[in-house]
Formats: sequence, structure tokens, C-alpha cells
Amino acid sequence: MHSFTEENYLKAIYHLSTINSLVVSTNQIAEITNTKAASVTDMLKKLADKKLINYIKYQGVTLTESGKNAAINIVRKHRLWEVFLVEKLGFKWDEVHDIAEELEHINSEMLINRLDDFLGNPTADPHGDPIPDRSGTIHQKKLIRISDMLQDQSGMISGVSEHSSVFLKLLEKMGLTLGTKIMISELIEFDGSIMLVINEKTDRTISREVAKNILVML
Amino acid sequence: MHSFTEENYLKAIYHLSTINSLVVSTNQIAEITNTKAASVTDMLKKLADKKLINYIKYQGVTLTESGKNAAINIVRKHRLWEVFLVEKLGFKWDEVHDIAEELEHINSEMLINRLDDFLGNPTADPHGDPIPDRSGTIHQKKLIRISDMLQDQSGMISGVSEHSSVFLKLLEKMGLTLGTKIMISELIEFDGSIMLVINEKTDRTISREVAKNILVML
DNA sequence: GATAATTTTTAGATTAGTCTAAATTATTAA
DNA sequence: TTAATAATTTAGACTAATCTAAAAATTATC
Repeated sequence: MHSFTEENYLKAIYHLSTINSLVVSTNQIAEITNTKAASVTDMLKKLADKKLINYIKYQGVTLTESGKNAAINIVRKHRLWEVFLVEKLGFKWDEVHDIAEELEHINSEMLINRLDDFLGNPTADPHGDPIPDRSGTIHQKKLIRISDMLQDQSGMISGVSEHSSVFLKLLEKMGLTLGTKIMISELIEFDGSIMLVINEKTDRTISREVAKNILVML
Repeated sequence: MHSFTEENYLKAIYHLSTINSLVVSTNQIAEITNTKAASVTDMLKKLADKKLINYIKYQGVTLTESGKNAAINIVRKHRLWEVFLVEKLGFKWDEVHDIAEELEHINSEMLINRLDDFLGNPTADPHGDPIPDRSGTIHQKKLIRISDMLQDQSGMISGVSEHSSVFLKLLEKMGLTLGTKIMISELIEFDGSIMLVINEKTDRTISREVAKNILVML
């Protein structure tokens, strides 16, 4: 098995590689792992020795097949535990991240597969992110940002691209939680804010910044 | 918070202090933590600095009030997770120890109290060991070993003092699980083995070694 | 109560993960 | 296309937890 720390680096590299380019830089990793670039370099050598990443000095890293599998497995565990915390223990969607960060490192395939069954094999976590199945396959639905929608388009809120508690609490307060139906009633030219109708009833205006972080299934 | 390792030492000291004397020796700790005495000495200094133990060189250690609270909290978490694994995920009583060893270090009071409620505030784990309540109080029932019972005495199996998978599987096979009623039908002088009647029906003979590790409520 | 055996501690090293500061390589911009 | 800037790596050091071997203290034994 990989150490707690190695797992966190793999996860970080994986997440970064899904955002922009597949190739991830030392500084990017340092930033999201809250470490310094020098520490990252040390760890990259170690992960490369274990054939979990492809690493060329000064050129950035990509995950190998085996590194990617390890990373996806951690993501699977993280998201299943989040579902458990929300569905079974009654946590709110903005409260589960830190606890799941710890739980994701518990090592037992049997445990995680039984948890998966216990939860009814969910396909998405409380933030709408897809849960990899036990073979590592991720069934990602096509989602677009509200900020990319056109006038009169409608859809259902199915994910978020910002997971901070502040943001999630705000969505809650505005009634913009997962499963909510929305329709774009107007695009405000002045500041890019967007007016929408929630569940065919309520009117609401959201800032462009908020709109960019809400993902909708058309 | 205390480190993973510190927690394991506290737990070890706690368990040892409940077996024989309250005062625990360096070598005893080394044995159950799978480390060497020299390593234990180092850690004892650290725990003493943090006022978690009372430590005098060469004289052994006892837990302070704060050390004991920390230890009991870990025991609480361990046992609640064991109940979860057995009751909710369908693990057998001989399969849960190692996973609970990992889960017991997850740090969140809210998590553990919600888990407690989710499980219906159980008072004993799958091996019959008492679960400390959220204030740290342990309601230990009076149990005696089968090996200490007299001819014709009867009672209900309510705990075990040996937690190895081999032993637990054996009990399972012999029908001597928690909740089973037994009656001592004969004490064999020759080898100390014991004949008993299970649930007023089945006859069975168990060795003294097995009898010493089964706990009964009269 | 002196000596032998056992237990415990100290000394000095090792490994994983981290850091700062300096050196090196890559990128940007004039 | 060279100089400045930014990113990355190396060098050397630190902390937590561990180890072996040797020294010191305690306990047991005669």
C-alpha cells in the first residue's frame, strides 16, 4: 500500500490533471497540498521510483496507469464516505469534506465495496461528482455551467465546481441545491449577472461568479 | 489532537492498566505495540511532557485523568465502528478488528456522536465489550469466566476475553456466540475440560483454555 | 547483602516527510 | 537572442518515530 502522504499527492495530481492539461507542474501540486515546491520535488522522485507517475525533471508529471488507478480509488472512497455522511448520518453537504479526507485513507477493499452496497451503489456524491465504480470506471454526465447557458434555456442543477462551505451554504440559502430545476430568464449585460426562475416558480438573480460554479444538466 | 502513534500508545497503556495493575511497564507496552523497549521509553517521555501519563524512570507509568479520557475516547470509537461494521455492513465478529483499528483514529466528535445515534446508542460491541458513552462512562456488566463456574450453574454468554479470529471462528462453529444460554453439566477433573448444555438442548464439551476466555452473565 | 539476571534507559543512527536558501533550468520580453 | 523573471531542483537541516548496542538501574537469587 501507499502511505497517507503518497495517496494525497496522487489525489492532488489526479485532480489537477482533470482541470487543465494532463501534465501537472510542481508548483500546482505544492499549492493544493499546502507544501513547498522543494517538498513536492522530493515526493515526485519517490512516486516516479514506484512507477506511479511519469516524471521528467523540470517538465512536470503525468500519472501512470497504476498511479491513476490508485488515485481513482481514493476518489471513490472519498465520495462514497461523503454519501454515507449525508445520507445516513444527516450531515449537510458543506460539512462532509474534511471528514471524508480522513476516511478516504482507510484501507480495505471489502469495507468500501460493502459500504457501496449499503448505500445502494450511488453514482454521484452529495455535490454531484460521479463516484467511480469498483472497476474504476467513471460515468461522467455532460454538464454545463449556468454562465454558459443561453436565454430561455432550462435544466437541472446537477453539480458544483466549487466545494467551499461558504459557497455551498450560499447555494442552500438561495434554494439552488442539487435536483433544482432552473430556467434562464435574462442575461444582464451590465455585470454578467443572470436572472433565473427556480422550479418554475421563484425568480432569482445570481452573480456571474456564482453562475460559473453551478453545473446543470440540460 | 494527538498523533496516530500517540493514540496507539495511550490505548495500549489503557488496556494494560485494566488487566492487572494500574501501573504499566515499558516492556509490556513494547510487546503489545510491536515496538522495542527503547522506542517506548522515547514515547513515554513525550506523553509525560504532554501530561497524558505519570511517568517515573524505571518505575512504570499510569494514565493521568486527561490521558485516560483520551484513551477511553479511542476505545469508544473503536467499538462503535465495530458495531457499524457488523450491524450495517454485514461483517462477521472476527473480521472487524483490523478495520476498526484504522477507523478509531478518525477525528470528529460530531461524526462519532452521530454514528452512535445512527446505531441506536449500543452499549456493547460485537464481542460484548462495553461501549463508553459520550461522557466517557463505561457501564461494565459483571461477567464471570465459564472456567470459574460451578456444576449446574447457568448463564448467558455475554463476552469474550480473547479476540483473535481463530478463537472467534471456533466459538461460532461450536454455537457459542453472544446471547447463547449455557448450563454447566459436568466439570471433568482429568483435564479441566467442561461439559455444558447449550440453549437447553445441545451437549458440548469445551477445553479449559476455551472456557477461560468465554464470559458469562449469571 | 553481594552478585547475577532482567528491565529500562541512553546514545547514536535511520527513514519519511517537511522546510529554507542557494543553484539550476525554463520562459518571457525587450 | 540575450537579459530578466519565474519555476524547479539540490543541498543541508529538522521533527517524529523507529531501531541496535551499550550503559544504568532494578529485581531476584543464593
